[in-house]
Amino acid sequence: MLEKNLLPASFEQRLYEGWEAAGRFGAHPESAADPFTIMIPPPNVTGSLHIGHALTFTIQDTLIRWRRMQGRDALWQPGTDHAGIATQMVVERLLAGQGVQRRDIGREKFLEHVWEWKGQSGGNITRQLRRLGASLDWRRERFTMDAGLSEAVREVFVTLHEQGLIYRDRRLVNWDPKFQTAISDLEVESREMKGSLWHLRYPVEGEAGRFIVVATTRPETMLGDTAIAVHPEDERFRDLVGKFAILPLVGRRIPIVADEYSDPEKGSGAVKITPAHDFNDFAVGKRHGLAMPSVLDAYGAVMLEEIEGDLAALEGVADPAFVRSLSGQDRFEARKAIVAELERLELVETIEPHSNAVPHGDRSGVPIEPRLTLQWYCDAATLAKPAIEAVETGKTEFVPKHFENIFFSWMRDIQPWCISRQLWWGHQIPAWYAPDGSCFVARTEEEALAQARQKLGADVALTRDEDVLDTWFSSALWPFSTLGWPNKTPELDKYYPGDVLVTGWDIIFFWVARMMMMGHHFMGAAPFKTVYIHGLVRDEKGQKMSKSKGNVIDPLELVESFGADALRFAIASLATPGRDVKLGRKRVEDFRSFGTKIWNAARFCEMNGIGPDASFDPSKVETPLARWILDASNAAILEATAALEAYRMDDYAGACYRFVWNSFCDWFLEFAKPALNGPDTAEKAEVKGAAQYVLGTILKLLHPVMPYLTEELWDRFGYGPDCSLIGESWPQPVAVPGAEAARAELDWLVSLISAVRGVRSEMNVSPSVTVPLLAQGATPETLARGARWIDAIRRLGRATEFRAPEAGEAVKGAQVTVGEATILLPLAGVIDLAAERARLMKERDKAQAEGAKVAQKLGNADFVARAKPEVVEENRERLAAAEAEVARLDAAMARIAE
RNA sequence: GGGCGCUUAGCUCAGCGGUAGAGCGCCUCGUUUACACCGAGGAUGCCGGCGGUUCGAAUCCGUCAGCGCCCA
Repeated sequence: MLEKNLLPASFEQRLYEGWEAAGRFGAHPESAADPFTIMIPPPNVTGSLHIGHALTFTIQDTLIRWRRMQGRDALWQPGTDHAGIATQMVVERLLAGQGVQRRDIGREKFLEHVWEWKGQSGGNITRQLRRLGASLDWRRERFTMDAGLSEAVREVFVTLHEQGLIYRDRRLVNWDPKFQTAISDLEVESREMKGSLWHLRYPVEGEAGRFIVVATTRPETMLGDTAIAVHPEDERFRDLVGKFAILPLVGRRIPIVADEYSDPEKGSGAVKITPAHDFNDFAVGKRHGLAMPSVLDAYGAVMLEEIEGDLAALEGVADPAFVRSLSGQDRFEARKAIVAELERLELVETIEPHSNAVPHGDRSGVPIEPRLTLQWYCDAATLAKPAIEAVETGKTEFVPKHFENIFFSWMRDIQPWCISRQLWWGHQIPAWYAPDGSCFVARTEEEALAQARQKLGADVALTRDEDVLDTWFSSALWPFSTLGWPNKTPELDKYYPGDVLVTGWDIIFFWVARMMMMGHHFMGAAPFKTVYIHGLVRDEKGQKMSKSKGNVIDPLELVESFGADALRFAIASLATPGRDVKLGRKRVEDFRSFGTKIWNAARFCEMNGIGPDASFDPSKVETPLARWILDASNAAILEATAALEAYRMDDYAGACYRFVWNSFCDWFLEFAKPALNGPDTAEKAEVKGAAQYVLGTILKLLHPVMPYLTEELWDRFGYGPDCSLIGESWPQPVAVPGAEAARAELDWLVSLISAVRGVRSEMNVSPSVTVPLLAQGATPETLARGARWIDAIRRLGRATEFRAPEAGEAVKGAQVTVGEATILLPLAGVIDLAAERARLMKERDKAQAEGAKVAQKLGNADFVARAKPEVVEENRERLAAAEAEVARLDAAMARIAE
């Protein structure tokens, strides 16, 4: 017997272990079945499951379980990425707790600690994924730092280098002073900051008393100024172009150049140019061949090495001693000191409040410092071309389609990708340097040595590049590196390219785009056919969830409270395409009742001896009830399947919900009760057969989204061996004889009972009062139907009998029209006839208004001439129906007239 | 500044040319043995404003307003 209450915690773990132990999640490269592949977006190895993961993995698991049931050889590739900065941070913090600094113990020792940490804590998220029910092929779990994946990284790096698509370059890079590493432009987010716009007076050379005023938000970088730029069209400065200004504090002479970068509308119209510390200034510097001295070091502190030679003393303008005093000061301290000194020298014109977008490291949260350094770059523009083309030609499709715009906008204007990171944890760059500085990129040190020998003519000691690669570099290879590439493997053959990539729009650039670039370049094809982009999870007020706001909800807590199925079903129901999902505890709690409903319906079946019956043949059923529910079940199968094919999780969940609750429970089981309570007839056997068949269909249909509950019921009922539903085949519609007639009959019955219930409720008739239903003007067919369903009508309609009124039988009471008939409920003593007349009048008015509206439409010659014939016909029918309804209501009112 | 999305019942959202929908909430009634995480019934909408296209617009086009996001 099923327990009275649904207790997900009592079976979830057992079922998951059962599935996993039986190898139910495994892909079968050797099978002939069509593959269906989803590559997991590898979660960060330091991470733990948050609600956003719950969303994306619920969708992925639903798709993978559904396709697996459809007979596809499903591969859902699991794994995690090594998260360079995040992981290094975590371990550094741990070591700091023991008083150990990374640099004290050295690289090798530090990496040992990282691996140790990974062994202990790195599996967190994969354990949590299991609680969610995610059916990943765990035997194939990969990690981006695995030997195989690392080999793939080296192979890609060396190949792209050989092809000239990876190169070293000295240019401005986003430097994170906290983590002491370069980061890519994607890892920078701009934050609106309140600051000041300082208007500084730079003396014009040779024109005593004349100044050119420049406006800047970063006065501390002035030490590195090498020019002043004004707009070529700006009359105010025309005579100054080509002249020189004296850089205050430093004393360097700097040219005044004309460049369109300077915006006459902004600030003073003149802008100081610091090529080594600003991306725009860098471009100006290139255009005008300016020197590019750096004046801030890796920590964002002032350094003077590169401008030492420029320092000059100029009375009232520049003082080398002051500048030297800045050496080693933090950039923000230096800013204060410099502004104070300039104010003392009366070289500050004005200071206006100003807010501007300041780039911050997305992980460190500190302002990014553009720095001129030597880094490794990947020629993303070249790699992007085939990826762009694949989307343009529809070889790769975004769902919803409008996300293509985001993809295109970035890909068509893509910048060189800085791939080197000054970290220890990650894939060390396979480049070696000879003492003379020559660089050798090779798969192994031996190869590098051989190259060096060839080039330099002698054996030299090589030192390896200390830097590692951006984590996303290895993630970009994920769709093929996990399958064994660069080796040729059966997996690579069968599962590449994959079918669908599921992810949020926030990582289209980080990951989707880069996978496409690498996939095209190394595999000759996009790594997936469809990119399904879902929204992000927000709290109930629509705010982004964040720890600092304290509005995060823990998916595991929700699983504990309501069960994984409730969380999953809630997510699926709310996952409208491309839209962010507002999710709170309450929403999940609400959806829990659906699982309870199924559980109780199953209990009811169990109590009535409804259970698996392999001999039941749905194509042989004869009773209208069985035909009707099987037909409705067919419709539900088609709807659910179509929704999944269209990635409409909400429609899939909705179709299942409506079928289970509104068809199976509300009507079918209720209609079945008389037969189930009666003697063992052929009819009863057929109803039971249909019930068990449809219950089985429901369990199959819902299994992808509610795997635990459905499997538990499947097993407990004995539809199959334990843990077998996951491997069952996806339901198909069956041919149901006489479906149309059954639908007409049951639809009539439902509307009769609904109408009777409605009028009784409106007239406040207690359910304890039962009355005959007298069908005025009913056809013989209607009367026959009433006779066939008399038990259900009695039970659900609180009726004693259903028949035509006798000739001359005068009945006063409530009345309601159903189809061609008017149903009379003799309630003269129970209800207020005046109120009933008023109610009928209201109904009549409604029918009348409807009829008038349709009549007006039909009276429009243009409508009749131009609208589609079927629409015109439909309106003619509606008019006739409305007129007949008015007539019946008139008759009804006449019947109870005073 | 450029681009995208959203605005439909109290709330959350479907619908995207032919009779305005769902879930939750709300109100009324209910101990009919599957289910109160329930059942029956009910109320609630100038489908953001204004123009246009069309026989017909929540749906298509334009425009304005508000909200949100992305890129500079």
